[in-house]
Amino acid sequence: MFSKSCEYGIRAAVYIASEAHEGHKVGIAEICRHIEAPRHFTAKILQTLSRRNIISSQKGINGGFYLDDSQKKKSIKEIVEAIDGNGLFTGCGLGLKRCSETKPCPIHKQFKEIRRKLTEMMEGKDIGTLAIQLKKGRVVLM
Amino acid sequence: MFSKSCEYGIRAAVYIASEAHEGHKVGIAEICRHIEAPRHFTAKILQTLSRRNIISSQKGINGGFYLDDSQKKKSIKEIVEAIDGNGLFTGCGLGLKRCSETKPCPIHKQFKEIRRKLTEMMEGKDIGTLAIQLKKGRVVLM
DNA sequence: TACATAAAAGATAAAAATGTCTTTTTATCC
DNA sequence: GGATAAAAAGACATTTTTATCTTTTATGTA
Repeated sequence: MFSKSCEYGIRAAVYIASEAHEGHKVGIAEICRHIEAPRHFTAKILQTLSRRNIISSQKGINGGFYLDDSQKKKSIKEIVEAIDGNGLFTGCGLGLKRCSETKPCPIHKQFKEIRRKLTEMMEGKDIGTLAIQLKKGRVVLM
Repeated sequence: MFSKSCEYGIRAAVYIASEAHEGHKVGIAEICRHIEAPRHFTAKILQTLSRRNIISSQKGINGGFYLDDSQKKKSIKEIVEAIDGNGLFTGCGLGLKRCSETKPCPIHKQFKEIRRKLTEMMEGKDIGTLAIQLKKGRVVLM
């Protein structure tokens, strides 16, 4: 369903939100240890999320990644869109260029409904809430 | 959502079912013209579907692809499984190796629900019915 | 200022997905 | 049996995704 990049991106963002804040940042090595993701590849993904203002980063001593309060309110849909674009939420299920309401593909209607639910689910999950569940031990990242 | 292989596979199967039967088979060139798909790549996909008994093929003069009655009853879920396996219907949404009910990933519950609906939708769509809708002009493949 | 640290950026590389071309096999017709 | 047509199979090429390694830039601290 999601690309590896999105999987790592979401897992990393939730881990960072659960462990870091303005005054205490976490480094890429620690992040990748806790989410079982490849270090350099994940670093690139976090660069993207940082550029898109979904997470924050700081270079130098005591630097690392963290999320501020407004970033913790962002949904995982925003992560997916930042990394892979909105194709998952908009394109035709069978890849037709000219699929539309009047000339629909064979799975148009039902696929649209599923996509709506997927979008809803992704929009309803904000990073901060997932991070809290992680700290409580209700969910895991590996 | 689906791979290109699955998109082409589903489109091709529906087209074949709509135009061919035991006594009148359609060739790969005609198929690809009508679904706007790359010829040789699609040919490979159809080989797979044929081996998996989802479509039928015949070599030689007047040969080509077709579906028998039992094959027309197969669902598009079977096409996806034949081509890409069942990862889309079973794996963890965030790619965790050890995601489970007791140790779930942060989107486990909702993702499971979406996957259930997707599975249901795919199981409910049989190739023959979609082919009929195509013949009636209610749906398109390009 | 010099040094240490950590992310950012750039260069490569490996693997997988997608796409194309050629040859082989098989079935049918004459 | 020979010619022909069409899928099957194999080889190769391209693109995208995933992954790794190295160099650069920014930042805090002594």
